[in-house]
Amino acid sequence: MTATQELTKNQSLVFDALARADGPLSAYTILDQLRNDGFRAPLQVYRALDKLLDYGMIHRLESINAFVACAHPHTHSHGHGMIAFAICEKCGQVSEFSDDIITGRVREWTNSNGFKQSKTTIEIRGVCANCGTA
Amino acid sequence: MTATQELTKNQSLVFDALARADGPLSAYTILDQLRNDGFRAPLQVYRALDKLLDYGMIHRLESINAFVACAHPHTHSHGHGMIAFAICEKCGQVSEFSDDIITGRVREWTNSNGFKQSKTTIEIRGVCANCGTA
DNA sequence: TGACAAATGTAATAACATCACATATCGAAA
DNA sequence: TTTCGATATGTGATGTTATTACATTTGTCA
Repeated sequence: MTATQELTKNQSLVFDALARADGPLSAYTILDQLRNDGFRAPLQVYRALDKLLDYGMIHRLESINAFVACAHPHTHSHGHGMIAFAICEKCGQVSEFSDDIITGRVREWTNSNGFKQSKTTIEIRGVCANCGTA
Repeated sequence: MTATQELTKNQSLVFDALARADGPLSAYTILDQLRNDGFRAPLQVYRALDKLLDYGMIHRLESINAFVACAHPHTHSHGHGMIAFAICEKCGQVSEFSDDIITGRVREWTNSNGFKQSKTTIEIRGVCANCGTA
């Protein structure tokens, strides 16, 4: 994995499905979308998702059991900045941002408590600006 | 709901199970523990969990589909400070903390983006001090 | 070419959560 | 005190999400 990742057929299909979508998709929704491409079983989706997560090309939203294509593919390929997600419960849109101060505060806590963090989830549930005014 | 919440029988049973436990429990683990108390179906557990979440007496850990009794029952009954959880993937122990700066940064983002947040999840996965040195 | 690693196909099963409907319990208003 | 509504409960079926197990194929490279 260097600049762009060479993807296998299944990985490409799954990634494209997520990239096409205007919001997060569940694994089973992806499966249904890919039936015509030969997908028959959940594992085909989950295996591709695992790799895409490894490569940092997609994110998993823990609070809604769904997956999104990464919004800023270049930006945070470099660093260990944590990514926060704001998830609209009306329209499903997800906004992605990262904040060095939050990242720093979390790291301060983990350092002073001897906790080795591997992955950190920050998910804000609520209603986005569009849906709030409507 | 004032100082302490008056709980129904099922709610008490579920809460006690979580309070007894030394770590997070899944809904189905709770169900199994309460078979002798007359529990027969998942819904009995989920309904109690929903109420206890309402009352702020327990938390749901989204990243592991499990529930814990609130560690600081008095502390954050007051405010809207977000709570972060550090979850050890070796021993399952969960540490709970809140940080005003993180809370503030999140609120800054939501305010400047017109996002009305309802619930925010911060979960740090990793290895705790005890398990890391062992 | 032979051999190993990675990817794939498929069925079955496990784990997590909700729906639909019937019944019971309790408090407040008529 | 009766009646009504809100809340809680019991139970079976079903829906949704994720993994296990095992067989097969494909790609890489010595």
